[in-house]
Amino acid sequence: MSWTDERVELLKKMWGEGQSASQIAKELGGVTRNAVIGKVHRLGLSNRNSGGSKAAEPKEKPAAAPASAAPKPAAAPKPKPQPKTEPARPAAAQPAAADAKPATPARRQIIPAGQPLPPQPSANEISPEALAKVNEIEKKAKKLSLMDLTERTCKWPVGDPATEDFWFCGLPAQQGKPYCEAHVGVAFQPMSSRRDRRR
DNA sequence: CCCTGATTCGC
DNA sequence: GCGAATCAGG
Repeated sequence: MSWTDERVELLKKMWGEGQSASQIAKELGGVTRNAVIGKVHRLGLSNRNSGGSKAAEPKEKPAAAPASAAPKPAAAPKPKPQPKTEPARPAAAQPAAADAKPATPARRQIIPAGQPLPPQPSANEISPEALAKVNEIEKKAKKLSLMDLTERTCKWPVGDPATEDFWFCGLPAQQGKPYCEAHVGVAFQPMSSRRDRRR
C-alpha cells in the first residue's frame, strides 16, 4: 500500500480527531501503526508546538520546568464521539472490581452493591443480534471470580451473586471498556438502533 | 500485559 | 519516503 492522497487525507483527518495511530492504521488497512506514526511525523503534524525550543537532545526529555510551567500543551480536548448511552444494568450492580491501583482515573460512579436486583437483565430493546452474540460468548466465558478480574477482563456478571452460580465473563475486554466486545454491545446501546454492522 | 506515540536507520 | 524495530511511557 502506498500513501495516496486519499489515504493521507484520511490519516490527517483521523489524526486531527485525536484517533490513535493504531486505529488509523486499522481503518486504512495495509499499514501498521508504525507506518502511520512514521507518516505523521514526516508530514510534520506529530504535535504542533508553537514556535519555541524543540527537544534538543534525542536522549533526554526536557527537564522539568521550575515548579510552575506544565509541559503539557494539551493536544486533544477529548472529542470522544461516544454516544449518550446509558449503561444497561447487568444482572447485578457494578461489581467495582478490586481496584488495587487507579489505572484509569476516569469518573467512575461507585454503586453500593448488594441490592437484590433481578437476576436477568430485561432483554427488552437490545438488538437480537447482540443478544445472540452474548449467549454464544457466555458459553465460552472464563467464568472468573471477582478476584480474578483484571483491567483487561470483561466484568460482565452472569448469574445470581447470592449463589455459586455466579461468575464474570472474563473474556478479553475492550480497551478502556469494562466489558468484552459482545457485552459492550448489550451494555452500551446506540442512541438509535442501528442495524449496519461493519468490520 | 495491554496500549500509546517517538525515534532511529536500513531499505 | 517508507516503516520495522526499538524506545519510552501509561
